[in-house]
Amino acid sequence: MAKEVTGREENYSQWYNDLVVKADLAEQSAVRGCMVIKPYGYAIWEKMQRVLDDMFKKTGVQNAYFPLFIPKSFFSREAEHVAGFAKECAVVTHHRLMNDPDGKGVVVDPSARLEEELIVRPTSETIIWNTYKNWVTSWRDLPILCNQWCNVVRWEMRTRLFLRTAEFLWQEGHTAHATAEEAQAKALEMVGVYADFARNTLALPVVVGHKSPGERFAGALDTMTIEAMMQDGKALQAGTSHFLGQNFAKSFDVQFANKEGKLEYVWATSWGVSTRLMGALIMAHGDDNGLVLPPKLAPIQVVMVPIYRKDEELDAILDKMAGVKKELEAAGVSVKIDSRDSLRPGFKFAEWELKGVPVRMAIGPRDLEAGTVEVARRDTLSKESMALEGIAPAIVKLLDDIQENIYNKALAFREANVRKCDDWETFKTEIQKGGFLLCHWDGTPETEEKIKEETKATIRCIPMDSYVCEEEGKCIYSGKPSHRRVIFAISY
RNA sequence: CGGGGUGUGGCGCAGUUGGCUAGCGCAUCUGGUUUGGGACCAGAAGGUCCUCCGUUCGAGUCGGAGUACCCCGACCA
Repeated sequence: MAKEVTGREENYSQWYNDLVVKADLAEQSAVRGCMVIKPYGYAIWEKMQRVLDDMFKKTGVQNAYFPLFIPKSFFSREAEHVAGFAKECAVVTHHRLMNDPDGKGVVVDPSARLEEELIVRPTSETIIWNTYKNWVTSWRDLPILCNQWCNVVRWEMRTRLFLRTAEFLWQEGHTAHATAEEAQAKALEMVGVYADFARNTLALPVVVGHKSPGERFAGALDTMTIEAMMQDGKALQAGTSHFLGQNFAKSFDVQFANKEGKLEYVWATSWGVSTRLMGALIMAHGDDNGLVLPPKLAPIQVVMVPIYRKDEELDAILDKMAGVKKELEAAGVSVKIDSRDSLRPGFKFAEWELKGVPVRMAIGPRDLEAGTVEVARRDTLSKESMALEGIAPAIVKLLDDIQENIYNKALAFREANVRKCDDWETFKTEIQKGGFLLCHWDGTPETEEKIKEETKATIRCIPMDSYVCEEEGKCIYSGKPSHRRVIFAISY
């Protein structure tokens, strides 16, 4: 399979859909646009959850859970919000099936129609704010800092494995604050958590920035984003954090008595990342041999493959491996010994590469004699022979190196594909080549929309921490004055 | 909902201007030899060719209708 994939450009989609994803992580479900995440893929997601959860807790956020079903009426309270999601909602209308009177299978029982339809949550702002109303009366009740891990459903017309599925897994944080400043600070803090997570755990260099008004979350006053660049030069929004102002508090009447005893509406944030991060990983780091997992995320960091002819050799090798495994595990490394006896080593090598395991150790008779081990790293595909003596610290260091190298490689790729552009004709051709274009923009939604219509490019963000470019210039499209450059790209 | 494409053993595909017993690769099973980069040899099993209707001496192949899935657009994280 892997060897049939050659050039990256033309086979990218093929590679992504068939090779890595279908081979190991997930598959398209019979339910339209949904996906089955296989155990190995899910293990990666679980690792993401664990790391993020720890980071959230350090900011004072606690996990909670809210219902899957949202009464339709909740949904219509916030006008912008409903406009943003109305077109992609799954709706529950009935609560019972019956045998088909004409004898074939079952049908929906028409007498079991719900008085009020239920919406399968596309996001939980409405039901959460309806709940927060009952939790908040005094300034002493604030802030509320909740997160939930759950699934949501957005009935997309077109789906794409991991990036846009009808049902996906995510976390959504929802906070309530006494002041605008506090809420804004929280939204900023959380996008910072995402950036930290993306960079240090996923080895994904991301740009933090504000969304343009046109790209904001439905109902938000400000949306901040982490934007990643995939290996084909397209942008991928990897996480967002929203400052919601008092929109939801007003819609759901969430007020508190401040220290002076006056009633005020609370200020809100929400923020989320999803299984889309899995897609980001695959497309940012993968190569023709499959997935490349950063060590901090890999469910298995080291896989050991025995090489042998006779069973006695195998016993001796497995024995040696068990010792090394113990040593590595004591150093905090997760290890798997692949002792399957029906498969040849070459096959196992290829299989673990496909799964993206960062380090492979092979021990054969030659190594047993010499006291060595063959160590191969997934990121560079290079191999070297290392002494078994003191192997654990060497592997720990190697894992760190790999983590860093994967990040640096992705960063170098991004750096090589970010460029300034000041001419509309050039823009039109350059943008199709992929990458981020730093351009002046007059700040109007009209211009943004025109550019999107003509080139499919969108404003990915107004950068906050990298590629910040505060300077006077002229809008690339309209020629009107502009005070800073923004990032344009074609995105997933 | 518009435009395009594809339905053939488990998976991926070939099948010519209609022709006789529907092939190939991978996977599977059996036996043997192998094992430091996806093993090899020998043998075996496995198919209402998406469905229905039609044309024909004869349909996987031609025509019609239906149906499912995929890709491209509009929508979106």
